Amino acid sequence: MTEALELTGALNPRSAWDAERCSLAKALEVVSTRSAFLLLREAFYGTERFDDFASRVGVSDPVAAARLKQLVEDGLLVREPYREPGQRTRYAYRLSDKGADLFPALVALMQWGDRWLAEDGPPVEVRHKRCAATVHAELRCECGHDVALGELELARPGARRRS
Amino acid sequence: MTEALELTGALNPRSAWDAERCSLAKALEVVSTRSAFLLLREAFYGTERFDDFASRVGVSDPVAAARLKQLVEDGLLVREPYREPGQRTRYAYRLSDKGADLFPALVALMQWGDRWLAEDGPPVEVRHKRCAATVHAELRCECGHDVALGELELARPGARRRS
DNA sequence: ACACTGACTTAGGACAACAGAAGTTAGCTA
DNA sequence: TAGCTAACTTCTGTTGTCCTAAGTCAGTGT
Repeated sequence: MTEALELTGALNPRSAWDAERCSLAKALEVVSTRSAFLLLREAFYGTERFDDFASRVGVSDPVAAARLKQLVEDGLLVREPYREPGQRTRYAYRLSDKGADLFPALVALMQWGDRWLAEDGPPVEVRHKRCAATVHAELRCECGHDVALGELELARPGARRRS
Repeated sequence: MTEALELTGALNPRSAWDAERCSLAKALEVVSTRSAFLLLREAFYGTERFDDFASRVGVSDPVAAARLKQLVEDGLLVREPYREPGQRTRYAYRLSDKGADLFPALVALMQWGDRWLAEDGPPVEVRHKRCAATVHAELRCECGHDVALGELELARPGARRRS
């Protein structure tokens, strides 16, 4: 029972504008499927080869092939040939910068699952290498404040607030 | 072309464990559909009534009904009766604490869309009420460090690092 | 009593996302 | 040259996500 965001300026009331250009909607066009999310998770875990993706995510070959292909098309993964001695050329799927930049979103979702859905506590934990402290996805403003949900407002970019 | 997380302890190598209990997978069971995400976005924008959800998200009535019902079942939204004078009793859908706690994940996804998918720049901006500075989803460790992607490791909870 | 409206539900059908099983192909190794 | 294997592709079928169009139903308001 939390209150909603405060809509400011031209965004208030909600009925006065539409969300056609919504970036969330655009992001979901790229990664709205379960398999896409999970394949990305695997990529963050360091998986690179086709068979490993399919078996570790627990998805069938055709789905793995289709999703990986699309993630490459969308620029989240890069398909790179590599060669181990005595082996033939294979292909590795690696995160591009665009794909890697999705990590905060993955962590946020994963930790929401930890908090609300995992009975036995989190199965794995993301930590900071240097200090070994656990890492969380948090909302923070550019001045450095931690921001709670009640302290947020939605604005049209560039629009200044009438104080 | 970023490197992956470093897997530590029992989590290394990746082939030594499975991700059956993965919290990300559990979270996706609840909100993997486009419509679920977008309805939650609307709830954060303050939308409460059925028709408004359907029209603002741009989804048909049956889909709105099915998704809203499921989000209530899963405990992300609460369906509350309310009554305006001279009107009959209606129902409002409001975020529960569990639902509201998904906000960082939504913001992270939205901002990824802003950065990589929106040609004309972000259509809306989340700001801190007090200082009007823009708000971002960031990874931070409990000691307060900002954490870049290369500085992360994955551990089994409770497991101490051999330094 | 009747129309009206907001909040749904039902029916019918398209299409996307999956599974499982069985090919196919390229290039190494024997 | 034949076999082996990783990386796919093809086939078939199910379930899930969406659409449009048309109903239902409960309270107001006239």
